[in-house]
Amino acid sequence: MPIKMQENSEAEQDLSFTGSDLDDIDLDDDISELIESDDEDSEVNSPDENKNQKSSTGRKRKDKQEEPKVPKKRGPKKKRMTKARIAKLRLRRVKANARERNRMHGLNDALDILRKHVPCYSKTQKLSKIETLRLARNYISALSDILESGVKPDSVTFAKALSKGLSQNTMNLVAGGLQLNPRTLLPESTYAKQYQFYYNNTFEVSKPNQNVSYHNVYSLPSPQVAYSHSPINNGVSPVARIPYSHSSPVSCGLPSCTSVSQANFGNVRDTSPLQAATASSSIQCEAVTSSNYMQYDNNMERYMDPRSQQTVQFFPQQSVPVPHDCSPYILLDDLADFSPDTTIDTDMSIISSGSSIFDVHRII
DNA sequence: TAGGCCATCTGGTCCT
DNA sequence: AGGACCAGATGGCCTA
Repeated sequence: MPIKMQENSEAEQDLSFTGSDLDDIDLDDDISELIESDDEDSEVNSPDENKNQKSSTGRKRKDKQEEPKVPKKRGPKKKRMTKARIAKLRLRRVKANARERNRMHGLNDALDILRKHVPCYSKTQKLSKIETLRLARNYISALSDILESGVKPDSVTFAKALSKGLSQNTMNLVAGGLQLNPRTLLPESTYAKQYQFYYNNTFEVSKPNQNVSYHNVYSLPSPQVAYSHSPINNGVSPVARIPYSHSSPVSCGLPSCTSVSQANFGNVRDTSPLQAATASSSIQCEAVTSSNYMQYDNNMERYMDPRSQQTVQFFPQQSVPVPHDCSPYILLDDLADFSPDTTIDTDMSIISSGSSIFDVHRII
């Protein structure tokens, strides 16, 4: 950690001080002036006393004379401030400053370590001290809750727990660390209805071909298919917005889907594979973080479960069980053009490949 | 430009 | 006496 030193002359003295030679110590100007007129052993006012005298006037002395007699002060008698003593005190002060610096550096080092142990650690954007402590407090509290309840919260709930009392900037960092949109951490009333609906109850897929009729591909049991521009790609590409539930994130309104049969993958589907999985209890009840995603292999009809590190094969004629972790899944036949690192971020029900919205043209 | 954050200095207090 | 700790003051840097 780079140590920024104060650029005044005193700091330079502190740095250059070796502790062995008193003669090298530059005394403060006002003290020096006082000492100049005195001999080595002559009495000199202490800085504090000097301060008082500077602000004192003859009137004050007169007041002092009028004051009733004050009993003698207890404690050790004040020592005379000789040049040697001032130098000694100055040396002590310089050493104390150095210790204080080291102490603060140690404290900062400990804070740096703490920063690495709380979520949303970033080398580029360092959390402030106070925000680090607050986030650590929230993190401990959130983990304690998980231990007590034995239930992993969904990512938004988790992020909200982490963000209690944090500044907006830190909340954004927390959201980014969990790959959430910062808007999800705002009070519901503060973000647009469309976003609220989007984040809680819809998933979106890009629609590269304007002629695609998504009605034929994704139709809901009680279909209400809306098309809009995605908030995440700034409306550049058209997006099919498929609301599947109006319920809260925790309880999905659609019937729980534990399997998706081949019948669902026909040209006309009641539910898309992804949607079916999304509509299951899975995504809404699952604690999902950025690391909790499914990696799809575009060469085979299978996916890799990142938790169990097991590859799951699809069999087209069979029902496809929902994975144990209830992550969403999709027929890989539909994803042939995906890059291997394609992920499904279940936090937001957003399907993404790299930085772009999920491409579904093989579905058509 | 105001406000937040930070490093540093400083004097006071407590403890060994 | 000296070290650890603390809080106030101060000035620099950065950002909205």
